[in-house]
Amino acid sequence: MEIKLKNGNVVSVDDGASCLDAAHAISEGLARSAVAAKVNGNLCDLSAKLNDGDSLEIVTLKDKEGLEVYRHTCAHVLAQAIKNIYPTCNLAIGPVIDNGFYYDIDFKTPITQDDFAKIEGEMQKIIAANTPIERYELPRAEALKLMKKYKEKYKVELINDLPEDAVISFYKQGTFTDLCRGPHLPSTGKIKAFKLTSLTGAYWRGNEKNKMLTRIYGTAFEKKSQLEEYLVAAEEAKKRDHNKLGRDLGIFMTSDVVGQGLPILMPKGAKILQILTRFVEDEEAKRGFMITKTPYMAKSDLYKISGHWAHYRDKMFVLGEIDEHGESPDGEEIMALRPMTCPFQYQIYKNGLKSYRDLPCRYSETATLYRKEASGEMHGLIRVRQFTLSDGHIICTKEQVEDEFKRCLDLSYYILDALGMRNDVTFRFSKRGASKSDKYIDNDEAWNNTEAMMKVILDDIGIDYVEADDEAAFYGPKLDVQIKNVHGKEDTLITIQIDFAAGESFEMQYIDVDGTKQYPYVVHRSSIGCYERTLAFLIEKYAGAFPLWICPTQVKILPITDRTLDYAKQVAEQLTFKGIRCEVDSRNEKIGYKIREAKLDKVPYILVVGDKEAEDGTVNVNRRGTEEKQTVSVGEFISKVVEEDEKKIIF
RNA sequence: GCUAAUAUGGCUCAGCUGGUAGAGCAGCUGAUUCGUAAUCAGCAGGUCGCCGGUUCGAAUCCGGCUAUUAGCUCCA
Repeated sequence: MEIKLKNGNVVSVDDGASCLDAAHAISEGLARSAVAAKVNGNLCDLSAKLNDGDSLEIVTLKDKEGLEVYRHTCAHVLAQAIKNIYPTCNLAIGPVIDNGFYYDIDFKTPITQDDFAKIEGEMQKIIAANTPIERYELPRAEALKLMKKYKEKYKVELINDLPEDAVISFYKQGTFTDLCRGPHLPSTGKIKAFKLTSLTGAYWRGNEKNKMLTRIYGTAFEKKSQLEEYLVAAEEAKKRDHNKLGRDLGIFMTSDVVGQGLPILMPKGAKILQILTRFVEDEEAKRGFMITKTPYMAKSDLYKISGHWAHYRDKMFVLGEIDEHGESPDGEEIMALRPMTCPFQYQIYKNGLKSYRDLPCRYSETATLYRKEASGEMHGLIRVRQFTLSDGHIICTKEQVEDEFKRCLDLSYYILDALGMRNDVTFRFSKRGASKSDKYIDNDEAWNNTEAMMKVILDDIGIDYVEADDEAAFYGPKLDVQIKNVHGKEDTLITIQIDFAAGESFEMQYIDVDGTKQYPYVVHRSSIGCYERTLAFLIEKYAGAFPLWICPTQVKILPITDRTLDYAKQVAEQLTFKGIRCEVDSRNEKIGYKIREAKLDKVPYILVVGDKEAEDGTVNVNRRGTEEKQTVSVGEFISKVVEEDEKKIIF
């Protein structure tokens, strides 16, 4: 029979041949490196039988899918090793993830990372035995019987939840059998380099009401050298971790007595935030936003109107005693710190009758917000309990939503460009989708309309986005601008949201052309996101070597001896007068010592001033990242830095 | 909140099986006044995260709390 290949060639094989047979027919080298196959586009085992006319693609470790098959098999080897050592444990699931795999296991007695060596040793034995891996399918009843025999209660649950028509397949390697869709490597001996990396807890089926299982993370690579490289790269990434670097650089700190999720911005960090805030507020003003300054707290009455009291109360810092219904037991006034700015800005809109001529009404605020995140969720500057959001709300007609939405995105693009982060973000269209969770406002029609409306806008803009169900805000869908930290974990940097409910629930109205009262739409948006979080990503992106316009210290002036200290101070005064942020290192140290420190500080410009410079009115300039030194007049240096600062040049 | 781990001078780390702490860097002082990534010498600095327990005696063992980290859940 004849099998079609991806490159258009045709290969002849015997009837009943497998994918591996076909690979042998193509070339011995390919057969050796084969790990799986794609038959008519479907990923399958090498042992899968071919039919005449099938199209075939041999998958190797060079392919993403190939590496996933390899890692998935490694997860099975892990499961087998664990079953060998801890026969009473129950297996849950063991999928492939971005950089490796994990397996969730219910141990009867807890294990620790110290047990990894033993488990890895057992895995090594399984690999050395090079046991063939065989696939077989069972009807549902027999599949259940088999898993019940092995006392694998989680697998029983998984099988029960499979759809009626699902093919239930198993993979057997020696004495070990696991429920699995596959595909897998043909034998365990193909695995060359693996390592167990961490041990954590994870809820069964991701639901916090379920039992917490033990999750073992691991990774595997084609070659030992690649594994080593990966581990070294992971170590390197940790050095960029804002949570470490930000503290080392004196940008922020935390204090046990202040509390969790309450980072303290030190002078350098505060300076950066001031620079960013001024930039953002000025840019927003240019784009028609009116700045507001609203209270940090309000009575529960406000949050009852906004829906926060019903949907968000457990995440708020409430001042005063309340019962389970959110009411004061003795009728006292209940205040709460604000988790959002929206309802406050709506009050401004409502102050006075609005005409269609007043729309769009754009309010922005650098808003400090408070959210009572669960204790285990805090992380450096990325996830905190008090933060400052570049918040804003546009109240507009339905017809204006599209244009306003695009303008918001344009502003965020402009800011991301200035930060040099435009290429580091991805977009997520966060919908309610099919979710019927009661965390969302109950209005199917409005949800469907608004989600459809946002999709039209996004497609029209032509941005590349992924759709995500059950990720919406409680009042409407969002476009989330996502970014990954050094550990590969994704977070939302910026968000733009369409709200169909606020107009009516807050009774915000406008008088339309025809004299009728109408409810407006609201676009919730952030321009730079939350300043603390954005700062965290800036630290990680630049490893502390910020673009000049963001640097708390842009220039360090180093006198060679005390003789030129006065001249250094004079230069500093001139720079400061022109708005350049500079420092003089007046310590009695050798120039090499001062240079070293200034370089470790990642200051964009180092100016060395000695007798020569003092005499000529010049400075000797070294720019960060280069070894070049150039002597220029003070005036020339100032113009250069001022220009670079204004243009927000990234280098 | 849940699972696991961690907590020693500003930082990085020693401190074996319980006998109340040490180093390097940073800091300070003195000498040195030096031309592009660490000058030399000296000094000072810690009730070992907090509270309690066991013990003749706790940084070390046990418990509680606080904070931090990796995840889960959640989320800007």
